[in-house]
Amino acid sequence: MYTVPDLRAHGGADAFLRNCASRAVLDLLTNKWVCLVIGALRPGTMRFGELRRRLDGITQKMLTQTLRDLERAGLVNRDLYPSVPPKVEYSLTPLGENVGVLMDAIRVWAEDHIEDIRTAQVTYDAKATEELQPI
Amino acid sequence: MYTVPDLRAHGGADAFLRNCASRAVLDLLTNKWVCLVIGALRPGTMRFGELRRRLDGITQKMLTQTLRDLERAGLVNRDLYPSVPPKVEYSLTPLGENVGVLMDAIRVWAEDHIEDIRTAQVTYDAKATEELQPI
DNA sequence: CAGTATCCGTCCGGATACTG
DNA sequence: CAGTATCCGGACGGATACTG
Repeated sequence: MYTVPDLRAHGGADAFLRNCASRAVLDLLTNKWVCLVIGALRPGTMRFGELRRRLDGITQKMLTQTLRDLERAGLVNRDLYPSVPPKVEYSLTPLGENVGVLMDAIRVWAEDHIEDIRTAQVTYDAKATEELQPI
Repeated sequence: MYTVPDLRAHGGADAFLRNCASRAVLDLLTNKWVCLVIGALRPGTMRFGELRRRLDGITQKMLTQTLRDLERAGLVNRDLYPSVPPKVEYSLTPLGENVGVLMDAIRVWAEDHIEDIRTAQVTYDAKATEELQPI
């Protein structure tokens, strides 16, 4: 029989519960663009245009939205230099650097296990197909 | 000036590129339910119904879909016991246990930093409001 | 018990146009 | 340069009904 592990080990928060605030934090973090933006900012400060070019495939809207969410959550700093043309620099806060270690680990894991995943998927799809046509 | 770090350090994969296969893997992993399902399975094998009850708020459809995706990617085992009523047990594969360490870290981080995030968000929202009404 | 099938509203995310 | 505003299709995800 399954028993729930000790949830109070770190403050009583439990992301498995739908109304726990940690579920919302998890929602924020488990996002492709969030992972990549934070990963891009780990080496250092970047401007908006630099981020847009680095995050291949992201639209202006999604980059703006992601950066706002991260700024609001206190993971990213936004520094505006009111020059003409305007210059905006983004960087990680200490909290952002903290979670950045985890975001990087996820991204690197994905990069390192492409073949494992692809092989498994091909095998799975082949089995599904052969079940439909047993010769 | 920003320079791209050495991408070839682990096989040439780069999730920042839109067509890199690792981007698809990242897409699979950066998902709330994926994180929670893998986290729930780390302590050991669980049945479908047990998972549904543990992952508060998940629907049958999303649980099935998530489990299929993970099974197809080779992260989860599905063991069917053709009894009546049927019994299906889910567990992590070695690959699943491997990424499970990272998924758990993300979830625990979320649980541990609720207050930091909430404080930052309240502060951000307060500033946005005062800018609209400078008295 | 562990699904599959279907319907349907929401909102994610892309494309485009415009601005300080 | 770094946004904002708007439109829109399609996927995501929930609710419900049915099944081996």
